Amino acid sequence: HIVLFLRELYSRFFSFLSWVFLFAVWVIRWEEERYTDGSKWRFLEHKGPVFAPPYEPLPDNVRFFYDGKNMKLSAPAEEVATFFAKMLDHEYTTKDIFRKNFFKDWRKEMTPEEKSKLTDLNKCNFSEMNEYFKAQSEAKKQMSKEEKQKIKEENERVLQEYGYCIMDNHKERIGNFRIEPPGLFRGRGDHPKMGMLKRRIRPEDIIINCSKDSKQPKPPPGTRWKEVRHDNKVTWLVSWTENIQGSIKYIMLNPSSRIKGEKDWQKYETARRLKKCVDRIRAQYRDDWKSKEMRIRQRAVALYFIDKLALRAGNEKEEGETADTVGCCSLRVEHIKLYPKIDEQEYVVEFDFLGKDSIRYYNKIPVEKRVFKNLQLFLENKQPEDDLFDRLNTSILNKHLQELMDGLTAKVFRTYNASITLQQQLKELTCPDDSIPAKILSYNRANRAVAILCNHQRAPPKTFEKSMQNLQTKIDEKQKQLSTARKQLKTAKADHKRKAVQRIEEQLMKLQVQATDREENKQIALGTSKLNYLDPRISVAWCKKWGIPVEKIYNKTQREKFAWAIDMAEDDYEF
DNA sequence: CCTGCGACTTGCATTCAAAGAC
DNA sequence: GTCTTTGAATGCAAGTCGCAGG
Repeated sequence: HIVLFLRELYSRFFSFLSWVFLFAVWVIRWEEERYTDGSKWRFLEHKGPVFAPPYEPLPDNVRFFYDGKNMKLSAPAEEVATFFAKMLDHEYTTKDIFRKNFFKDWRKEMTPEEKSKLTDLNKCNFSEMNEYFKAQSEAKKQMSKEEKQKIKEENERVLQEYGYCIMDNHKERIGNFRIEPPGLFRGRGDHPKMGMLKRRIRPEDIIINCSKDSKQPKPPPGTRWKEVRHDNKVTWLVSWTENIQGSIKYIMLNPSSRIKGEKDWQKYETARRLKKCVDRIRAQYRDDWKSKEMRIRQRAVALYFIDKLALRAGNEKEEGETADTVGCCSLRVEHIKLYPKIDEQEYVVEFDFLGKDSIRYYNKIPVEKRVFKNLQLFLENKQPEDDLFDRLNTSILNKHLQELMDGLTAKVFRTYNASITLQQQLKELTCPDDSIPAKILSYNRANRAVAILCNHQRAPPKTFEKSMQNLQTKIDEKQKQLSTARKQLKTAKADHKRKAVQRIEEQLMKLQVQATDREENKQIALGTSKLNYLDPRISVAWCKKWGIPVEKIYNKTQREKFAWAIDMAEDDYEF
């Protein structure tokens, strides 16, 4: 007995120790390691990027025709031609700007002879190339299991070698360790640069960032890096300058990494601080609607929109460099319409503009009389293309916000309003007696409310109608099944019959819930809000409170990204 | 102030792979 | 097993915001 007792004591002691240890690890991982000098790490080691595979010239039997005549292209010209040929089925290639930009850049890659011969894109026939690539992708699909397995293994090997780095004491997953391959730029919306050639990135374009005491990544044989630097004030491992906009691209860590997780946590903590003082800020901007200064009134009305409608800040953009899209501060007169009275409502503002990614924002909302009067004032003597808020920009607004609360910027309102909406909707929609699938439907509905607030849209999936139909047939079948099962139960009141009925009822309910969920989600994208705006601790707490496994709302990747929240949040967490 | 740049987050679409239907 | 469908992973464009330098 004594031996058993000691054993028990030992095991308790060790389980206690391991608990202490785990807790310490948790604290170290999420609480410690705030460098006070702005540095992001002390040690960083990685293998550098993976480059795009080199161009493989087309076989001779794949021909290109100009003006009906077969023509063998030089390798550089041929490569660019294949980019276009691959996109032939896409609507892009019919657009004037796309064709014009492509042709201009293509000609730069041609030999002098090619340049003098190929003067009209309309006379170019890429169809054999196009068919060749279609056949190739078809062949890829038809590959044997073994061949597919081999490719998979090779990918896994590359991932193991290049996909991880050491940052401080952790091995971390890298987000995007492959360099973007060359191709034709496809902007979103009406982009003036669509069709331009995105050039191939070489080692000589690459800046490596790592710590001095690390093993430096080696450039491919016979090449060298543009630069190797040791800047621990930034988080990126690799950077290069892209040729379309001249902007810098980075290789950074995966969202599951310490450095991203901490930043994410910080973001939600800032939003929670806003929660504490949002009433004061709202009172202030309402007061500012009456200011004698125009710039203050504009600032106050803009902030009201950002708060109420979750609009983005709206930085100025260089004209002609990008698609014409706007956010709050860059709204123009042409983007709003004022209705003193419409459909029984007073002081209605109609918004209609293209926002980020050229997604349309359309909304008609009644506003306070004072806001309405201010808007009328802002519109006076202006042309449609003039700025609505001519005395305001994001930098002015953010400076003001900074004075109202440390760390406050326009986007914090989006985070705050998204998260608080989720929390409040979950409270409102979750019925304690509901089954798990019904509760998850409620969760999705709460998530959907946020997505609608943030205007997160998607193109309805091409197969949407069909997949809805399929689901409906399943439901019909299940209903038939249920009625037969019920009949059988009536004739023979056996226990297993009763159970069968119950089981089928459950299945039917599950299907119906699924159908509702899918229908409501037709044009709404939940992913962005889930990943970027909703404090994951709200969701984790909700799961704990109602006994819902976290896996039901977060998949593996999401659980990795939100590991910090899954660790932290208890069932009583309040945003 | 204004402008441009740099770093980092956000966002939709496409591609890929696993699950489910046949 | 094979074909379809679906959800996850990836891709990369497009925002936000702070800061340096004139």
